[in-house]
Amino acid sequence: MTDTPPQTRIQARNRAAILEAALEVFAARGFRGATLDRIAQAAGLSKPNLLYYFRSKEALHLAILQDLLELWLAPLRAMDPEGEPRAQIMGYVRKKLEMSRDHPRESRLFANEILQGAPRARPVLEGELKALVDEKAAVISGWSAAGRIGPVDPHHLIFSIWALTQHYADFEVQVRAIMGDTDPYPGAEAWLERVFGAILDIPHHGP
Amino acid sequence: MTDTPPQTRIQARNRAAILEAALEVFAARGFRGATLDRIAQAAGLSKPNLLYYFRSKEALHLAILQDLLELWLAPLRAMDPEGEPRAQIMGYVRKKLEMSRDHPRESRLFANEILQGAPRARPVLEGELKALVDEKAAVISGWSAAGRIGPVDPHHLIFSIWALTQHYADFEVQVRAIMGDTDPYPGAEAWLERVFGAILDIPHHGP
Amino acid sequence: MTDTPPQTRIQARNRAAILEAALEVFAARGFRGATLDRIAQAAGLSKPNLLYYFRSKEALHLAILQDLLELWLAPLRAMDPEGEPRAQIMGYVRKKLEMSRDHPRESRLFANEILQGAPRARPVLEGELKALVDEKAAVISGWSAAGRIGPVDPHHLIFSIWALTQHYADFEVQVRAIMGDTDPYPGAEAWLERVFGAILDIPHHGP
Amino acid sequence: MTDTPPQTRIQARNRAAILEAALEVFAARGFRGATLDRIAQAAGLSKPNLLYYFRSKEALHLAILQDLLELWLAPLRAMDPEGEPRAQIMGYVRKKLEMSRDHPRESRLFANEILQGAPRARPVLEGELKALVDEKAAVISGWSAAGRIGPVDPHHLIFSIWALTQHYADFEVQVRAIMGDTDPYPGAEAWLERVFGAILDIPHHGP
DNA sequence: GATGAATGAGCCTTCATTCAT
DNA sequence: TATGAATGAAGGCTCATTCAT
Repeated sequence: MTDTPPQTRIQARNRAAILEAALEVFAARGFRGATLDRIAQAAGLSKPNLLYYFRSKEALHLAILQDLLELWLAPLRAMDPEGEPRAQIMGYVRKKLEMSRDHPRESRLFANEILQGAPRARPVLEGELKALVDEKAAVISGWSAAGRIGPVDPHHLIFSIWALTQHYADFEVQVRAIMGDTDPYPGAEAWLERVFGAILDIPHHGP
Repeated sequence: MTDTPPQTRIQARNRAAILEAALEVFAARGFRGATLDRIAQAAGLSKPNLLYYFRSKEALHLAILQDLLELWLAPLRAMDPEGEPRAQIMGYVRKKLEMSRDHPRESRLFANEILQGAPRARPVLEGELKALVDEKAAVISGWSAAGRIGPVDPHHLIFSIWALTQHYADFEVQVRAIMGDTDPYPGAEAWLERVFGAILDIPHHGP
Repeated sequence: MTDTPPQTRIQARNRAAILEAALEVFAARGFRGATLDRIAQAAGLSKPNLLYYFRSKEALHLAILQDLLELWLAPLRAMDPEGEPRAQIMGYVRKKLEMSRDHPRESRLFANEILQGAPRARPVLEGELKALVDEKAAVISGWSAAGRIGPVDPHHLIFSIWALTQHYADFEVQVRAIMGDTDPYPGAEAWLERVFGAILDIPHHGP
Repeated sequence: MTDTPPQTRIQARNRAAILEAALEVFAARGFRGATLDRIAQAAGLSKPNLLYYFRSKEALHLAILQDLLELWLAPLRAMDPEGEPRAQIMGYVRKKLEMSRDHPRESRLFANEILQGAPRARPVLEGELKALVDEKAAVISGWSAAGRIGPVDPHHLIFSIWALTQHYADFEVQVRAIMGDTDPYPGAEAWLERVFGAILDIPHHGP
């Protein structure tokens, strides 16, 4: 995804260390709150050496964002128009929840970007993302029209999936503050199963 | 909410102007991304004068956060244990969605705070907020146990309400990128009605 | 000439101190070789305080350059089409030589700018300066055609005045290296009198 | 001129490429404005490889300067005390003007050095150059005293030759700004012929 | 109340130079 | 010879905060 592919061992190792460190720091503090000093230190490099690998703070952030967007869109891309509707949607929900659990920093970095008006990601949002969402929304509409799932607004359905799953990563501090030491994810998984089960249910009429 | 009550007309007006300006800037750029210069300019004051009203950037942010938390918790507080369960919950959902529409900056400021680990709000989260949520969760549990609403996990239900409603404010840029010029709120309201309707439904058994 | 006129006493004093210090440093070391640190120190201010008066190194350089260009063009502007040709031209030569003696730093700052391709002054050169030179060249041509001075190429005549007078400021180190402790200016004045006397002389034919 | 004579073909080629690139960059941007990066790139070498040929930026600049000074002094050295005075001087003028036309970068590099106080060239100026100038000035004085040319101040005469010829290289941007697309050199040559003709003329007394 | 002036600390970035290979 | 990797030092600039009035 990044344009300059690592070539030597050292390059590969350092680039990876930087990306990892930068993800950590950008996610926790936002673009402005992050300092190259802190990222360099976390990566075990000097600041100028970090800039030897990435031209600027901006470029580093962009590199992460691009990798991230690929990761982010993949599960929605994987939704199969030929598959069983309920399974496809529930699979997407489950995958997104897993990503919140396993990649919370990516989720928060993305949330930070959007929250601040998507100064860097906007083109992708209005381009690739919109196209992909429209495409999948059409698929869902088809399923709904065919009576294979209940009547849904496909766009809002997708927003709901995003909101409900990412919430556990983005608002983790709040979730933990309320749930104490309990791991929220098992409960969340069951709950979302229940929620989307209810949403997708085909309404039946009284006897 | 803030400790130093305004005294003169001018003071009141200036404090209000500062809070308004700061809300705008903090919400749009995060704590670190906001500068006192920009806030002062937006408020029509000089920087030192701004600091006459609020001792520090930190103090200003805190003042906003405190006002905000009151506003934020009010609708949940208003949920009446004696009321009709479905109406109470749906009312809360509706109120929260209104707040996203009418106070998106507050929502984003709050999201920023949580996203960055709630460095300033954590005490409130673990204190007042947790207590309030636990209290209301107990109420909801009671309703559920009494069969007046379907079986729900009350904590996750509350998280879901937050996630689904705040999403329209916090991820507004993304929502707009996908929905184009369409105002998302009318659709969102209908959709959430549908979603929480399905969730709260009391499952009925076949004939 | 500079856009933000000083208002208070302190501002006036500090702006003047900065311009003076910057002239010194820019002239001696060029734009890139000059550091804000050094200028600030020479002006008796802290670096951020210097930047309180001038937004950037660039802006400071520009302010000096603009003042300077006014100073630079004035003597040529003063050449009077109605005056006695020889007196007008010799007066210009004398004035320019005085300026080299009394404002060598300005001369060197200007030379630096031109030498590096006039990245900042080019518009003025191609605009005001060219217009002024063309205007005065026409006047000189008129004098020459009228037989009031010898035949001259007016543009090259003007270049020669610039070259011969500014040389004593711009190449001062070289002049001093060769002339030792002797002040070059008295000799220069006499010499230029002699040179331009010869140039402007109306050629006469043998008896 | 440089102390380490090239040995292999590759070495010779690389040294030449570096000197050529460095001349270009130093002349255009001054010592401080030039970067080894840019020079290395222009020479088609890596930066460390460049530093293999020249120990430091300083050393590289010095090497160029030394080569340059040789080139610079040669025409004056060539002025023949036994030759015909007028032809010798006019020849020198013509040669210097040719050098401005054919080696403007060398001229500008030298001008930069002098302008900044000759931090590196001063010894040469005060040593070789002064000696050479004094020697030739004596010759000219002799010619003048012998009535073979008009009365001249030999030092200022030499300064004038330098100033008038180098001006077309050093202030090229300004000359071009004023003369537009016209090539200034043909005119300059005729003009300088005229100027020095007038200067060297032996004054004659009225009938 | 209000503001012009000032600054210490910090940030991103550049650059000549060195090291290891 | 040549280069990828690394860095100390410095430079321009920003910003929250303080001081004096």
